[in-house]
Amino acid sequence: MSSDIRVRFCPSPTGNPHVGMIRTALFNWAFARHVGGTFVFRIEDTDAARDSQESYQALLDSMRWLGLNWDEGPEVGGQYGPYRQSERHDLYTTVIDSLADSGYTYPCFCTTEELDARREIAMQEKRAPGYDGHCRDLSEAEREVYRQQGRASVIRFRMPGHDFMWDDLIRGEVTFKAEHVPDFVIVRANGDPLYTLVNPVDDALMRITHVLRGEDLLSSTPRQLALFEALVDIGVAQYIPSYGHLPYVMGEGNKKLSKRDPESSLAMYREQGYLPAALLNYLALLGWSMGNDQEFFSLEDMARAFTLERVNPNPARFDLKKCTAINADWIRFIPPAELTDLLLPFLVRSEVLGNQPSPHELEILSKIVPLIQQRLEILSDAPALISFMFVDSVSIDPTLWTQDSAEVLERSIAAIEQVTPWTAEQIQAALRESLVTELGLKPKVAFGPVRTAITGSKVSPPLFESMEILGQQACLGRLRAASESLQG
RNA sequence: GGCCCCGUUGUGUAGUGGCCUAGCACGCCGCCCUCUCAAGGCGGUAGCGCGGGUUCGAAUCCCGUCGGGGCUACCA
Repeated sequence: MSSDIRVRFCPSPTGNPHVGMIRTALFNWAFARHVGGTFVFRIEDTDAARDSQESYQALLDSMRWLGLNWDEGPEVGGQYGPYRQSERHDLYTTVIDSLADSGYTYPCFCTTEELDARREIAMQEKRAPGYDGHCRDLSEAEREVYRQQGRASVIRFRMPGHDFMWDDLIRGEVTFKAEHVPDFVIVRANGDPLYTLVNPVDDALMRITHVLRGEDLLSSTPRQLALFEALVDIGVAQYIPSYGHLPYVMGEGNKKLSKRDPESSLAMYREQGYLPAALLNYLALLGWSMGNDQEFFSLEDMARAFTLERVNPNPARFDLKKCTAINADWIRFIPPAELTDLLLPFLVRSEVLGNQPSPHELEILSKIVPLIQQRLEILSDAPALISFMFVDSVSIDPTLWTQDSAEVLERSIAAIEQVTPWTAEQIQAALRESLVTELGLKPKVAFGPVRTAITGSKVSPPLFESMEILGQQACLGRLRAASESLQG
């Protein structure tokens, strides 16, 4: 399936990528893939004061990690490039000039202070607080006077005076009255174009057909529609795209998830060991559903099923618990061998394994992973769970010992010395015989001290399987060491 | 203040006039299973913001109201 539909994801590289932004990228991606359209990735770096190269790199890196591949954009190219706005200045200059030539813009000499003062008065008098059109109809002579005064000027767009209505892809008809959308600035006093200009201009130039973005941009849509009318008139745009506004992703309380919120940081999820598939799966559920009660699905499944009709307009709260639950589902779902590979960096980072694990260590790892697969919620849970497999001896908190421990340990040593072959079944049988049958302890009580001696913890992967992997001598060593420490 | 958006259990959702004594998932609680912890199985908890209409019939349509949020920049 292929179509002429073109969508774009156009973040500005400020700070760290956050999940709300990724949700927007995901929906655009899924929409494009579903209809066989083109997914354009554009960088809106028009604000030199806030944009950074690190953030730009993080953006690309994140998109790749998540598997949200783009058809046109940075490092990929495409016929409408360049795809970083900082490299498109000449294009904007041309458009700005021709907009001015056609009377769509005018210079505004008002200072920030003047603007603020007039806005305040307007608010007090309960009038609309937006720009009052002070410089809108200045004569050339009047402008010259301002220039003589050494006043700098911004360029404002002259709104056409009619109401704006569009059929929002997600919310249906939305209308703004003309008087509520004042003339707006499109070029700074220093000559830099603003988002209000470059976003529609690039959408026009890149032939974008569908704009899917956050609800925070909803109120800027009438301005962009107005600009688009002008762009069509001067031949820069060929058509006006459809707009759809995605619901907010909310954080704690009733505010939208902000960059300051730790839960919003994509990097955090990666570091903690959330799988891209799981994170995307969860994010997809924030405002969209398959409609058939299926909540566990892959990116490909989503692309196949994604339609705008199923996007919910109301804000969704980010629920870390559910996100984590889905991650746990994904960890259980992937093949153990794949999980082993994913776990490796986490084990190295926590120094459970060295930078170059030995073949023996890797073999142990591949055996223990199936035992912990259903016990992990996030990948970073693994080191604490299996570090006991990779040490010579475990250190034990003395408070973990119980009244029965000394006797249990002594009997365990005797029982285990006899075990052949060294398999989980035989180990269990021997210990059960000695501790449960002969000593009359409840299994839970009987095996506790053994678990503590072997793993150094009261919670561990299945004990007998772990002992099998660890080996008979190692187990005996640990049991004896624990037993001795209890004598002393 | 003005404008705009949104409103189903704690959270995310299904629901587009009768199939809804409102389904699913996460969470929470209990039970079962069990060598710990998980996983799994079973059961439970809790919701259509409110008020009017329209209709034989409303979570679903209309009006009002209340509540929440966003925007109101020479940020995006």
